[in-house]
Amino acid sequence: MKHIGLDLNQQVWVVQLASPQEAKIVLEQAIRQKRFIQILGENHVEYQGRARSVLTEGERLIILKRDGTLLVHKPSGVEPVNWQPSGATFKVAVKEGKLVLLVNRAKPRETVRITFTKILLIIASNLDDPGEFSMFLTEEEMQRVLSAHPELIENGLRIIRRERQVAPGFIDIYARDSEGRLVIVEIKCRRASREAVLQLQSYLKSLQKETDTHIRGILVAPSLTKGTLGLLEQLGLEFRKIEPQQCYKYIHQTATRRLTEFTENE
Amino acid sequence: MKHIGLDLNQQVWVVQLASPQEAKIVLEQAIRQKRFIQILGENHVEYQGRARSVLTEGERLIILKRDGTLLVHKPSGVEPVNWQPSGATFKVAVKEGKLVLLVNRAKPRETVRITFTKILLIIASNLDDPGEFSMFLTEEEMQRVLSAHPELIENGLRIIRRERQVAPGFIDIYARDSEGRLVIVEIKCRRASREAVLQLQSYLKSLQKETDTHIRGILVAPSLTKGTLGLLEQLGLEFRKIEPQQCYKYIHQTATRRLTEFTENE
DNA sequence: ATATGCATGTCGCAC
DNA sequence: GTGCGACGTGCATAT
Repeated sequence: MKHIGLDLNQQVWVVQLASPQEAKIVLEQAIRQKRFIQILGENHVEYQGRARSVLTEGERLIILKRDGTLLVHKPSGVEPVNWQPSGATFKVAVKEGKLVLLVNRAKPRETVRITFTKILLIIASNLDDPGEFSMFLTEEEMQRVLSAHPELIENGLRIIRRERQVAPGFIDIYARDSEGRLVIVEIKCRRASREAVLQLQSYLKSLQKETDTHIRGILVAPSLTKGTLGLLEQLGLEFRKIEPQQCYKYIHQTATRRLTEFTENE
Repeated sequence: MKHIGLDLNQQVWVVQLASPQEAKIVLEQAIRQKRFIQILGENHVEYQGRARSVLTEGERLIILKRDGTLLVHKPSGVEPVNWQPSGATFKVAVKEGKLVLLVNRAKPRETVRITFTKILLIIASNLDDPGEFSMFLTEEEMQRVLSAHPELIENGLRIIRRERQVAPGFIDIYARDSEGRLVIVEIKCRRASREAVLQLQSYLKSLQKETDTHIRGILVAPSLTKGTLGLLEQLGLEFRKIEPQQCYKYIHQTATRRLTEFTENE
């Protein structure tokens, strides 16, 4: 084992080419200390829980987070090949001369077992992340803007309420048009598909049954997939093209300074 | 810079406490060689593309994969706080004395910028992963089993075809019952919600319009969410409770030996 | 706790 | 390339 690279405050451990026994000791200590652990090595992975899977030998990066998150990352692909969401427990063992990592979760009952045939590198650090994350231009954001500025959808539209619950789910916007007719609006911040139409349709029907009057249904989206406009018309629904960009200028400008700088630079 | 821990074949580079300039050289080389790169450090992240986001200073793990995948992982949570799917391009720069990582994607046009205020550790390895991944007990698996053994759904059921396309999407199973009536089956391998019912309903209607005869609709699932059975009955559809476990014994037993061992051990 | 719908979803597959 | 649906989806939110 080459136990190398301890930094000034022992904040980062770097252990190279450990034997299974040595790795076990290091990992158990790191898990106890709730460190952020990375293991580079050759392994095979079995999973059983909501489904079952087998991954045969290969070199991957294993990540154990202090909240009980497991990630198994292949050399390519944005999604982990195996994982466990936060709250899992980690156990380390040496079986038949091999390092075995057992990850268990209670609800639903799930297990991931990782058996190492080679341990290239172990890193255990104390990551401190007080950073704050903010997102803009999501569907929620678009809803808020369009609720505040219904004229973007149609002149004379008056909001009755946002997010009204009906039997099959939620209506994004519930309003009355300039002629006093009820209007429900389904908002998508990206290209909308037939699925969105079915959603709007089922909301509309449910509400129609309740109120027993004609109701207009409007799908708001930047664009539609191929057959979707046809389906809309067939069902007597309407389409209003709105780009997320059109909403952007109405978003409350808190904490967006850096984002603006970023945009100017790129 | 402590350039340490090169293994025998220089398969793994470990660089600790690099200056921004040193880090730039190492990373550019590693990117050119399409290595699997991990960077531990303090940084802030801006994203602009389908949405926009800002993440203020904190310590995180950055992963650059050789297929152009970016991951930014906080010390907790299974999901990356920022990311880019495969196909992005990586650029490294030093701006105002800080290491800056620029990740660009063409379609949709997106950019992630990571600015490092501290670089704790850089690791660049040549992961070789020839492993094969197999999953069991998915919805597809369940479909295959139930197509091969329709008697699990109902006695006398004869499959006409699997995955028949109709206007709103795909029908999982299209069959005729013992009395010669048409039957369409929608299969869910988990608890089914109203959405599944709406799906089945829209398929059924579309097919009914086409054939102009009565058609039975059956929803197969291990269980239903609360109001779902009521909705089913209201629409004249049927429910058949089938557990994924019931299908398991019919799954073709290739490459499942290790999985079986695993199950026996846990 | 359960149900419901969004997501920078990602991914695979059919057309 | 686009459309469409599954996913061990994860996740927040509302009941």
